[in-house]
Parts: sequence; structure tokens; C-alpha cells
Amino acid sequence: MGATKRFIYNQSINEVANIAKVFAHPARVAILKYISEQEGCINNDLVDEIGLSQATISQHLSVIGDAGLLKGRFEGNKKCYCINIERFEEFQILLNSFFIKTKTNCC
Amino acid sequence: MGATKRFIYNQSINEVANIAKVFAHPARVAILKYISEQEGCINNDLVDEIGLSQATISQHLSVIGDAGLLKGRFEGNKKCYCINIERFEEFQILLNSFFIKTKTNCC
DNA sequence: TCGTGATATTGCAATATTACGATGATAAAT
DNA sequence: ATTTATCATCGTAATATTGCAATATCACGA
Repeated sequence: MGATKRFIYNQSINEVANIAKVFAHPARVAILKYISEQEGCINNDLVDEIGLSQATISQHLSVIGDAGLLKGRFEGNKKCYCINIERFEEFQILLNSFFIKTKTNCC
Repeated sequence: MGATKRFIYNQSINEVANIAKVFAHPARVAILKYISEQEGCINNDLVDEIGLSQATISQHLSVIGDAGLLKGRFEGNKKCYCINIERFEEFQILLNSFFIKTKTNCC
């Protein structure tokens, strides 16, 4: 026991849960917000800005990145992040359609 | 270490994360979906329907309920659940405005 | 009252997540 | 060449979440 039994749910349910999981930690919400507010490139100002260690920020960034929400490229030794808007909108639409459908069917 | 440092984030960021957390487990997504599809009252068909133990379903229901998303009342010994649409819409709006704001500010 | 069915709670084991220091890799600057 | 800055990864400790069996509670019917 202890592990989520993903296999008992259908794909669309797991999809909603996986999307939500990205936003289910305040550090990741803060990171996305901060990146979205910057002009062009940002590097690890995030560490100062948010107040977690560099390793921890990097970990959260990779969770967000694994979900496909980031475009990152190196400029010299600095990494520049940008939100992958197409994917981000996909997330928005998927979540929102879950909300709409649930609301519509409801008693 | 190991615990989320909620206190370093502002209220609106924690709010988004807390909302997302409710939907961040497929069982809870499945429960909400199922409840929304039923006419009027449901009882623990959820156990058969989803395939987790009664204890586990009950736990997930209380997570959803603590977030204010359920209206539940007993009819005899059976509990009837209904989604609290007002709260549910609040969630939808809060999440969606995070998406919109992030998208708008983005590079 | 007793038994039964429905739900909630408790206690615990398994697993996942969060956080950080240390280390490694790479690129610029000295 | 050496140092410095930036970022990723590894190892590990602390904490949280998930899931279930066992138990408790409560409502109903016999």
C-alpha cells in the first residue's frame, strides 16, 4: 500500500490529476508566476526571490519542466526560462473542461 | 526538512496550491466526476465504482469535503453527497485567473 | 434488543514528496 | 590555468500522503 493506484483510473482522470499536481505546491506556483513576470531571460534569481535552496528550486523547475511547461535554454552559463504557452494553454483548457463538465452534470 | 514551507509564500499563492492539491489525486477527480454524474443522492457506490476500500474512499471524501466542495447529508444511514457548486465555481475562477494572469504576463 | 448495513475514525505500513548540503559539470572572467 | 558563477544531480533526512484492516458509531428493521 501507500502508492497511488493509477492503473485503476482512466486516462483522462489521471491526466487531470497529473496537471493539478504541478500546481499543488506553492513553490511551483510562485516559480511560474515569477517567470511569467520577467522580461525575457531569468536565471536563478528564483533562489533569492523565493527563499529556497538552489537545489530545491532546481528540483521544482524540473517537475514543471517534465510537465512540458517550460522552455529553457542556456546563454553562457545562465539558463533562461520561459513558459511554454502552448502547453500551458493546453493545461488550462483541460482543467477548465473538467470543471465545466463536472459542474454541468451536477445535481 | 521535508515539510513544505508555506509561510514563505503569500496567501494567493498558497490558495492556488491548496486548490490544486484537491484535484492532484486521481481518486478525488474520479469521485467528483462520479458524484456529478449521479442523479440526486449517491451513497457508497463509490467503493464498488472506484475500487478502493471504504476507508480510503471515506478519507478522500473528507479531503474534498474539507475544501468545502461537498454538501453531504444523511438520509437514514446513507449519506447523500452533492457538489457545492458555489464553492466549486470559486475554485474554477481562482485557478483560471491564475492561468490567465500568468499567460498574460509571460514573455 | 439484536443484528445488519453504511459511514467515520484509528493505527499502521508502504511510498512519495520536500528540502538541503555536497558534488560535478560547464562557461565566463581573472 | 585558476577561480568564480550557474545550474543539475545525488544522497539523505524529515515529513506527508496513500491505502487498508480493524474498530467505532449510528440508523434501521426484525
